[in-house]
Formats: sequence, structure tokens, C-alpha cells
Amino acid sequence: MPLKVYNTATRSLDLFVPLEEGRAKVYACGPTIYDHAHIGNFRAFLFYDLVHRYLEWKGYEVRFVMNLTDVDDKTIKGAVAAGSSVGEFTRQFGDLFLADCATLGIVPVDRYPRATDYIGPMIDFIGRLIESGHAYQADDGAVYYSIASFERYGKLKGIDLDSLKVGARVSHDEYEKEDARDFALWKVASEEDEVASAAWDSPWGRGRPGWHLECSVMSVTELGDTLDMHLGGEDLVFPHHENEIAQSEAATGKPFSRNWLHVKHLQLEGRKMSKSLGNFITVRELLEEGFGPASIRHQLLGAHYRSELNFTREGLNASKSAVQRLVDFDDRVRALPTGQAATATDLQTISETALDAFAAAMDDDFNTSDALAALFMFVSRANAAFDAADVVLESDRNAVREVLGSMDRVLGLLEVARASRAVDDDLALWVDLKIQERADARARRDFAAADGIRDELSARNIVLEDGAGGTRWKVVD
RNA sequence: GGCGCCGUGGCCAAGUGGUAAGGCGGAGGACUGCAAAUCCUCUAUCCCCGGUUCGAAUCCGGGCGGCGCCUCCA
Repeated sequence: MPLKVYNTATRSLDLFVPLEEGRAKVYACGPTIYDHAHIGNFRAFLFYDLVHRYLEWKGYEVRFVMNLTDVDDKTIKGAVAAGSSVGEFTRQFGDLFLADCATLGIVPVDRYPRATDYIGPMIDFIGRLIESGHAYQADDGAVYYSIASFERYGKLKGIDLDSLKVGARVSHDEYEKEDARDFALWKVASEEDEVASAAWDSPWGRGRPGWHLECSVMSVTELGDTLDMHLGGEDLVFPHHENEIAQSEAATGKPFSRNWLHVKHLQLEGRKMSKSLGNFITVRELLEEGFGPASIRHQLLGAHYRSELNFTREGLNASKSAVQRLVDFDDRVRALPTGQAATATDLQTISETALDAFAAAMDDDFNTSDALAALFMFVSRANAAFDAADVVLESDRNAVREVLGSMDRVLGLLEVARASRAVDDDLALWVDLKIQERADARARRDFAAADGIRDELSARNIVLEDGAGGTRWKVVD
């Protein structure tokens, strides 16, 4: 089945056709590492991960690059305040970011380029733009990109160039939307830049690269002139991505990205999350509040990436229950007794149908809500089939296992839930002992003692389940 | 003020012309010593009004309501 994606550039659902068959080159705008990433950032990063996982799931040979912005107004400001260089200052936040990614089960990408490692290529890139008449050094010493030199400027956002003031200059990174003007490619080094070791020599004097330039150069350097997909948050459409297109296409003469996908910003407890409102929250804080990473993942995947998503504690609790249902199902499948005398089931059909529905949902512009529905429908039907049969065929059990595992390679819910529930051997031994004690108590019908033990375990997030084959236990969030 | 999006059960959320997915929660039942897990049953006519159509949550018009971007942000 073909994958269709909503392309911001065409404003339509387009068939995903990479430049080279079977290969997918993806570039995603990563975080500016001057602070902790918050839950809103992770809606985008988790979407990147979903794209990454699904393209691989479909068999593409994926080359995925996500930058970590380490040179811009904010990192320099932070470094100066901290009395360190941008390199030192951003390293800690880069590490914290990658740690959060790992917690949430975000699969590592192929490269995490940082601007400071690409100063040489950036200088070359600017040189090419000046030679071809797309950039100029101004009286203030900075090098600017000439918007008027690129006729397609404004195409991505769909803005009317005539209505824009062209010719004025913007030297700061903190961009101004709806006010397209020539933007800086190379900035004259300020005193702060020097203090933060964020200044380099160039043919145009001491300075540093402009933010928009960084992404163009890193993507082209790492992935070639034309990308198959470029991902980012909705706020980046203009001017950041518009500028990337202008720079890259002017420099290479080739189409920059075949598809542009943008994630909508989320709401937090019904409100926009922003620093001015003081209501942004980090992954770490949520974990401290006791929410599991799989619950966070589930809630963020619960709504389609282009639609509104209101991230709430209440929703997180609902997600926790949903994830537990999956884990319970996975446990059941793993421990399921199989045999030849089994009753015939239609588990093969249930499995195939579920996987088809799942793939169809994902192919439809990554419709995760629909994909989750396919997963949970599968869980219900398989559970019912298990209940109806005394024993199932091993091949049927395996079909279910494979489909569950297959879906989770994309969704990563079980994977993350398992990782956060790992138990050490000592604990397992202790629990087994307690279960034996309880079994003895039950055998002599001393239910008060039995319930006491169950409560003791429950206090440690260990839940018991008495079944036909004895008592099983599990760790819950 | 400009541009755009949205309004589906108690909550979250799919569904863009053919008679309402899924999750959470709730009620009842089966199972259990009691639970837990699981299963079964029940729990919405899609903000309002008008229009188009054989037929609309889905299209058009008008209201009302919420939100986003235009300012830092993914």
C-alpha cells in the first residue's frame, strides 16, 4: 500500500515518492539546546520518530538527520549568562535532550549535526550565494540573502510577495512572521558572540552564521541537494523553512525537499504552552509526578499530528490504563498455552485484518488515532478468541505475537512500557516467595492473611492475578 | 485588525455524502473465596438555524462558541 502524506508545499495529500526508489532521506528541525525541551517540543519529536519508524517498517532504507541548534541568539545569551562558551553551555542540554528521547523510546537517528561543526561548509555556501547574486554584504558588514533574487520566495507559505516589504534587513534570529525581509546569512560578531566563543573568521570578517542558513547547510551536507521529507513544527513554515528553500535552491539549483510535513503545536491543560504564561512542563517533571513514559507516548500519539491535541493529566491517566491493557494482553499472549488438541480459532484472520487496518491507517498521513483503534480492536478480538478456546494452536498464537510486535515496532508503546517496568532478580524472588506464602494461606482458607499479602505487594505497584494456571504477577506504573 | 483551524457520547479522539472506529470512565452480567485480568450487554445522531441532495456529522450560507499564527517557541 502506498503512503500518502500531507505536503505543506502543495496543500494536498500526496503520494510519498522518494527521489530514489526504496530510500528515504529525511531531515527534521530539532531543538535549540539552550534549555530543557518541554512536552510540546516532544509532540514534534515523537512525530519525527513515528515517521522514522514507519518508513523503516515499510521497508525503506532510511537516512534520518535531526539537527541540534547550538548557535543562535538564545544559546549565546545563555552561554554568556552562564559564563561559558556555547559549546560547553549547549552540551549539557544536548545530553539531557537525548536522554529524554531515550526515555520516551525515540529511536536514535543517523546524525545529530550541530552548527558549530559546519562553519566551513556554511562559509562556502554563502560564497556560492554571493557569486550567483543571491546574497550581498551590506554596509553593516553582515551578509544578507536577497529575497528579490529568488522568484519563488513565499511559495511554501503561500504569501504574496508584493504585499511584503522587500529590501529591509533582519539581523536577528528571532524572526518576524508576515514581514519577510532580507535575512542574515552571516552576522558580524558582537562582543557577546566573542565572549561565548561563537565567532569565526570568514571572508566577510569575524562573525557567525544566521540560524536559517544552518539547517540548509547541514541538510545538504548530510543528505544531498534534495531531501525526500523535511519535518518541523508548524511555527517553522515561515520564515524558517521558506528561507531554507530560498537558500538551498538558489545554491544548488535543485528542488530542496520533495515533501514538507508540519506538526501542530499542542495545548497544555487547555491552554497554549508558552514561557510567558509560565505553563510549560518537561518530560522529567511528568516522570517525577509519577506518569510513565509509555503513557506520555500514548497520549501524544492519540491525536493526529495535524490536529489539536490538549495534553492533560486526566488524559495521561486514561493513557496509563490503555497502555496497561496492552501490556496485560502482551503478557497473556506470551504465556498462552498452546497445543494440538486446540479448538479451531480465526486468530489468523483476526491478525491479518488488524495488520491491514493498521497499515492503512498509517499510510493515510500517519493517522495514529485510527492505527491505535486497529490495535485495540485486535486486542479485543484476540482476547475473546482466547477466552473461547481452551488451547490454541501454536501457529495461531505466533500470528498474534507477530502482529502485536509488528505494530509496536511503529508505536513503541510496549517497548517503552517494558523498559520502565524492568524488575531485578531480587525483587522477583521476593515476590515469588510472597506468592507462595499467599498460596499456602489460601489453601487453608485463611483469606485475611492472603489479602494482607496481596495488599503488601500492591503497595509496591505489584498486582496479582489468580488464574487457572496459578497466580501471576505484574508491575504497574 | 489580518490570515487560518476547529466544535462528534461524562472525558479524549477517528470518521469529509450512505446511515456514528477506538481508548478512558460508568451501569449490569459471567468468571473469582474476594479481587485482578478477560469476556458479554448497555452507555451519542455528531453546537444552533436555514439550504443543496433520494440521502449530510460529512457540501453551501448564517449564527454562536473555542483555538492557533501574525511576538519567543516544536
